[in-house]
Amino acid sequence: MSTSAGPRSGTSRYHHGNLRRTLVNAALQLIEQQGLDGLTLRQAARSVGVSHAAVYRHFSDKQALVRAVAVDEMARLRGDLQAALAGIDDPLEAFQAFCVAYVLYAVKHPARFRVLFSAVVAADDDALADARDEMMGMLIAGVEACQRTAVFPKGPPEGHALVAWSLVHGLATLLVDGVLRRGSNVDDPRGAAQMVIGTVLGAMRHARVL
Amino acid sequence: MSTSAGPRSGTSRYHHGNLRRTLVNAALQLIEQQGLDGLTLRQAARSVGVSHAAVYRHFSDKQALVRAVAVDEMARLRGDLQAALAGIDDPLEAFQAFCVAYVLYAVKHPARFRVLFSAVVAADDDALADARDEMMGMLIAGVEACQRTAVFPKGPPEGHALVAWSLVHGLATLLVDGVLRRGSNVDDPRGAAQMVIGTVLGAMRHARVL
DNA sequence: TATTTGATGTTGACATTGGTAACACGGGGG
DNA sequence: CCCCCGTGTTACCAATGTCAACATCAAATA
Repeated sequence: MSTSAGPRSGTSRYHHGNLRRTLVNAALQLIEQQGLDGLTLRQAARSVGVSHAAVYRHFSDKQALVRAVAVDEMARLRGDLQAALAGIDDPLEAFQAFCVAYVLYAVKHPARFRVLFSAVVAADDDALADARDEMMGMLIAGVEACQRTAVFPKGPPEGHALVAWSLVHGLATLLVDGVLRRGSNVDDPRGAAQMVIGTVLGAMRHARVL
Repeated sequence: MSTSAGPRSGTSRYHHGNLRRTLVNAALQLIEQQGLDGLTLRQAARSVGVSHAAVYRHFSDKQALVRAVAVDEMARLRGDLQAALAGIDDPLEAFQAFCVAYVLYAVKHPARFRVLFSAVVAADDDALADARDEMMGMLIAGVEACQRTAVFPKGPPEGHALVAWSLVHGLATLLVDGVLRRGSNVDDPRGAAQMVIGTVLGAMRHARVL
């Protein structure tokens, strides 16, 4: 898993082949093991058998490495979310499954989830901003589908999408950061997610107008 | 503001008097200026005119310092939230004001808000856990008030409280972490908060049953 | 009053980190 | 064939968290 597909993964070659990709993977693994703050450029370099300064041939900064990890990871989250929609016809059910998947992803991969929204990453990275906008787009599409079948009140879909995102992102964050202590929320995140999302979605379906 | 109430704030005394308190304040200020990751034990010590190792007479760790800051700050947030409720009689309006105040606090003091829920702080700090439980208590009380006046569906108030907390915490986090780019959400956080909370609260009021 | 003692602060050291500069390798285009 | 430049290496720097040994002071005690 260390040297995956370099040109000739034989004994020590001076030039690594695809250090960048390898470093991103290694960094992700280290972040999962030790948390984002525990990540060290030097350790990442060491773990792929390379000098620490080599990192700077591919990333201008430690931040740049983390951002690359985040971009990668965002794609994986998107995959999870899209997979959650597969085979569900009813728009409302699909929307709910989407939301639950978001929370479950966060709970299953806390460190990865943190990377996605870390302050280190908040800066103006276009690729990341695009990836986020794309997620917002998925949400909006889901809302529009629900509006088309008239279970959702009319109005700008962006608003409802923001509501949904806030809700699931908040629950995910609270769970991941260990804020919730009492009750079985932490023991059964899927149940908590279904309850929270179901409450709001149910309320909105029965609402007369915005 | 530096030496606030020490015994005789005259010229350099060997013993500071109340270094702990002073350090916590200084750390908070540094965090606000440079972010949580930018905080440095040595800089904090320097900024209060004390040797770097002196910190360890009052805090076992850098984490311990940050946790102390978080405990302090949590009290301030609670103050803000309680102030938001002052003079509002209608339970639903009060609840909404409470929620909006939560989001506005986060937007006004992003660094402080981050400290409260930072991973560094997530560990098992009893004081912090108690403070958080107390906030959950405020939410539950608000929900119960709304249920008493029959605008909220019946059921365990903890569930509705979790919904509300997730919603506002999520919106606050998305805003603070700069995830929202498009639209005027970021320009007008109060409006966004009112819209998001109003949507959910309105929907729940019109909902027939849970 | 003189002395001891424990809390608090200081200096100095160490390993580790992010980052830079100067040098080394080595494959692909003249 | 040789040079070039992308990539990797070693050497170095300032800064940081943390620890150990020492210094200072205030208050209890004899």
